Amino acid sequence: MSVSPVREALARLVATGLATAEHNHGYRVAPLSASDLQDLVDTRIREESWALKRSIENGDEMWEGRILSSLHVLERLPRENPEDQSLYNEQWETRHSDFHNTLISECGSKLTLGFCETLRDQSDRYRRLSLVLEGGGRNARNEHREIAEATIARDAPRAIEALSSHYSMTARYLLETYVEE
Amino acid sequence: MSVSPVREALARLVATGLATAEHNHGYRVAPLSASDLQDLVDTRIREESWALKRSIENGDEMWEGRILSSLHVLERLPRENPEDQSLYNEQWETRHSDFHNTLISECGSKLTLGFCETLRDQSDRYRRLSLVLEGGGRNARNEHREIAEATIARDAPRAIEALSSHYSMTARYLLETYVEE
DNA sequence: ATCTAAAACACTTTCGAAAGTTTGGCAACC
DNA sequence: GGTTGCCAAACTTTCGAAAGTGTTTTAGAT
Repeated sequence: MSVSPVREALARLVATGLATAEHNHGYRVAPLSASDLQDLVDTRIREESWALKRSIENGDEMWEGRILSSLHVLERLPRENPEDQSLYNEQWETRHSDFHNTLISECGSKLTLGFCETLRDQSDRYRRLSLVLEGGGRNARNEHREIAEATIARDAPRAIEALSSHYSMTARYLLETYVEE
Repeated sequence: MSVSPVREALARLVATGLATAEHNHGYRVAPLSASDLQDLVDTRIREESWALKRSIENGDEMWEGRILSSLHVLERLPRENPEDQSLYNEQWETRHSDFHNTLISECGSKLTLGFCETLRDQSDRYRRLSLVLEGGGRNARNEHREIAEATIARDAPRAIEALSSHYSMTARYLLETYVEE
């Protein structure tokens, strides 16, 4: 494989914030920091809370169905890789992303959805780099169910609270393990 | 000039939403639409309102100084290109962008600032494509001054209202002329 | 005449090498 | 001994051409 397609790929990583580029100095992995993670979580909560609220206002029954469907598939997948328990299950990761995207998909703003996708990609890097499969005795499954139920019940405040604490807890756990290293 | 650097540049345009790419179908200018413009303005008002509020809470005297400085330079530049009155004055465009960026620069979220920059770049395309230098008898100069004064007076609601209506009016005017064509 | 299949065309992408840039080390000089 | 300037190595970027892909045209068959 030649430099051109690699370069092309790197340019896309830069676009999503996973890499950085400096002219005549090539590409680098984007640096990680506790403050960046905090910014990431805060911004993500703000964006997705708005988008979830709007989706609850706009979404129809088809949307509710898609949420239940996403949740169902997610709950039946193991979080760990069946072949190696210390690795991630890429299927679960994909479905997890799908679930969170479905929740906010009816917000009516393509731009906001794009921002949320970027934020999700960047957040996932922190989550995956820490190699934490299950943090602090939490039950991610219950959290996802609570978010979905509150959303379908059209209880925006409860749904937003559930979503926010879902992200906050993950972030707190990551920050704790990060500091310990 | 060869294809490689052109391709590189196009990749960056895609990243900021000014162009689109499809595999084996090359690059295209991103399409324009009234609904996209509406999304752009709504999202921009939401993002920048938050960022302005936070900047008003966090900003120090240095920041106030930078706002006044930006405004001063902007007010003394002609909006039209001195060499051809029907063209834009690139200096004014740069300073205009600076001014709006300075207002929100102390919001404390690098990610949000990045989003605002993207939104500004995309909005500018609509504004510039319409070739409208002064719309609907408005006085952009006064609007900028009002935003700056409310901001420095630390009157967040007034500043947000001024900023929002500044963007809304531009959008409304663009949408009107867009439909007429 | 209409539909199918092959070939020509225009375009996008990828390649390997050349050109350009920065970094580190060595030698000469202050 | 410390500093400056130059050279060499490693790297990044750019180039022109080759390879690959999608679309249109044309020839052949039904």
